[in-house]
Amino acid sequence: MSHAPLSPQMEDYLEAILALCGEHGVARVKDISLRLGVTSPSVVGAIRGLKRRELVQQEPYGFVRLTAQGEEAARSVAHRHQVLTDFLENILGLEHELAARDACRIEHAVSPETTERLRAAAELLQTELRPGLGWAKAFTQFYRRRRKHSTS
Amino acid sequence: MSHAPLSPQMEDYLEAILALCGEHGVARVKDISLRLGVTSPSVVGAIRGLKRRELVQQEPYGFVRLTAQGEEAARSVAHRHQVLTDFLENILGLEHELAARDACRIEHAVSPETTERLRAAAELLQTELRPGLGWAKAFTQFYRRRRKHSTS
DNA sequence: GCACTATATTTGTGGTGCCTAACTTCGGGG
DNA sequence: CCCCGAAGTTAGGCACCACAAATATAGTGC
Repeated sequence: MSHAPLSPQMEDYLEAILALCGEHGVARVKDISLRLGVTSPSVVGAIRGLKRRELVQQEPYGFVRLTAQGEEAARSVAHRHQVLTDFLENILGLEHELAARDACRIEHAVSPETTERLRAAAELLQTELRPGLGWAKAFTQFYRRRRKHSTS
Repeated sequence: MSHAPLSPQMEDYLEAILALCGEHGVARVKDISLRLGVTSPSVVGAIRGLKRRELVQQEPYGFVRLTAQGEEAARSVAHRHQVLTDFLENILGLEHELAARDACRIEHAVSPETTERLRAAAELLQTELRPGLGWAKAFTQFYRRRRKHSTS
């Protein structure tokens, strides 16, 4: 659809803007910088790039908003993040904090196709398979036992 | 252990060098550039960085070899790649080409912990669960049926 | 209306990673 | 022995992404 693929950083900016718009209706440079842990000039530079691609709009010294295109891209990233977090936490049983950290990095690398399959797999494992025992417990048990067998 | 985390690019270089060393005993700049699809100067620059971190060694105009540290790092990347490829292809049923492409990007983002759990999950699904039908078929069937229900 | 403060922006710097073009070195064939 | 092609390297440039410091703007309290 659009032109060049977005860098991981740019995807992070879009994601942050989407979240802030969801909370406050608009996003401010300061809030973006706080949320992402970067400085204001970095945000300004990123916004310049996103404006060039017509993913956000902003009048000078004003609020930042997503364009339709930008919102679509941001939702795509957020969706990948959500699916990954759910899979890592509920299927692989990762501790919440680590699941979040991994999801934040993997979300930029995973294709839409893989994302959908991951989501389907999570759904199948959680709802339809082994209604008695449940995947989570079965896997946790298996994983623990497995670690004992391996060296190291 | 070491200092700064390796960038995805540097991990790619290490991975390529490991593979080439496995094939020919040593790696040449030219072979690395061909394998990664970059130019020779890019490889030289990357090697400079890897030498600084003591991950590779190379005398001027000579072969490139991995140090013990470098081999460890490279094997870590290769292992993540292998686990991901296996999971994407055999558990999620991704087409081989796409599985490889996704694995190449995700390998730089996934933590060792997640990698091990992914491997365990793949093992459990492939060997111990549902000895009759098999995960691959069950999931493929489920995934196809699922796509019919959703829009698009 | 006038500071003052908070926020946004510009400017300049450093690091990475890629490229092309030009140069150096190595190794073999005449 | 010399020359030439292949491979490695250096030099210079561009794009991205972060930062600190300095500047410009907007909104608020007086």
